[in-house]
Amino acid sequence: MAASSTSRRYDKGESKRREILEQALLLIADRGYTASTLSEIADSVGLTKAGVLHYFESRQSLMAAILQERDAAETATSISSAGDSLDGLAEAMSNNTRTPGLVAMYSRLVVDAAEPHHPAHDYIDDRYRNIVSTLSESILRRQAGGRISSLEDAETLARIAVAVSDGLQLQWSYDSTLDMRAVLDIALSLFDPQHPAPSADN
Amino acid sequence: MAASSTSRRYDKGESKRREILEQALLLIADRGYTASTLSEIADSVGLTKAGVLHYFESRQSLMAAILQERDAAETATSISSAGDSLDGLAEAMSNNTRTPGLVAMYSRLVVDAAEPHHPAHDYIDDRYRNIVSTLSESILRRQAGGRISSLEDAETLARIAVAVSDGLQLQWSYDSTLDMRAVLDIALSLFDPQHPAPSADN
DNA sequence: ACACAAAACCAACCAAAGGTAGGTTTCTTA
DNA sequence: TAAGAAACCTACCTTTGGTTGGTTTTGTGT
Repeated sequence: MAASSTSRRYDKGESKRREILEQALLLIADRGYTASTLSEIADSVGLTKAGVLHYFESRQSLMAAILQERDAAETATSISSAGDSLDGLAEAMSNNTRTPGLVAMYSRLVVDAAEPHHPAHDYIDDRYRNIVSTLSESILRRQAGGRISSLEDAETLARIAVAVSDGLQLQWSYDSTLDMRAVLDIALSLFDPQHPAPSADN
Repeated sequence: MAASSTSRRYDKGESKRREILEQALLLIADRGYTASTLSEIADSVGLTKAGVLHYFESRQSLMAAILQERDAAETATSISSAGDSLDGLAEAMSNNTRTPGLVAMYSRLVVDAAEPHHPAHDYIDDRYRNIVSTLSESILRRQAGGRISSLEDAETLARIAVAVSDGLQLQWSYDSTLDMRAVLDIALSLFDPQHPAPSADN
């Protein structure tokens, strides 16, 4: 019986694909998004451009795949699955601080993929929908428990939370001094007074 | 006596420069940021690439100049100068809804110019600083008047307001259904209960 | 063991786009 | 009206993403 993941792919290819994802992220984190050219990424894994494009339809697809991979890893490794999603958002913010390259890539991808024909458009669109709906549930739950005021629409609050999160990352890319986590915590506490106050470390 | 604006530029050039700025914005609004190539922009004003590059050092500089122009026009045409800057932020949001192309360009520029060597880096950096400081003053004033709680740092609140503003624009670019102005109003009312509730039209 | 299919991978090439070099035309003003 | 500067163009260069067609490698059924 074959290992057979997606059925049509050799083991070697599978691991190479992962290697590309991994190295590309390192490169981007190191040299930045625009500076990380296809050839460079290819070199870093001992392939040519064409070789990389055998695994990913386009550079943009590769970028999207990196994000997907990370999203998957994140949901799997507890974080947003373990605790409450609202807390998960703050937690993710802390992690982002440690991976500037990924944050830059994320921002970049969100902006690029806004154009409907972009290969990652649907993915980002879904991503937003998922995050907002997950966060909404979380907020709704707290509203039911009286922890959050029911005056405002849960989805609206969810969108605000996401917006603060994204917006802070933009500001942070101009001023790495900014403590995104702390500011986000304060923002969240605006509609959830019981939200854990910004802790020193973490 | 010569008209003499920046001294070394003919009248024809001056008006051509303005024409480029104007047409480029229209093109971007129409075809999107990436699709608006230098040659296309040049064509739209009856010039060649090189002709356009005579006025702007690079494509990115041109984009930055468009934003600058708009910023200048906005501050001049009252809006943020007339009323309170916090109200101005919400007001600007309403305007943005009517110029999707510009919003896309702004997001794009913010992300691109995050890299320190980008020609527009300093401009965007200053822009952020100005907005945050202006907003801070406004908030501080309201805190002094007891309208806003003094529990939180004014600058932090200002950063949150900006983040919500930027973040909503990103979400809006994936769902033009989203009423950015309304959501922003709600967000602002979270720390300023007296903030004008979202009005129907506007 | 062998053949065959599919995946893995590459060299060469292409096109788009930004940008440069150097020169020609047009405008202003002394 | 001459000279200098701005306005503007043609031709060219470079980088980069992406395609094409083919070769090598890997796995599998007989």
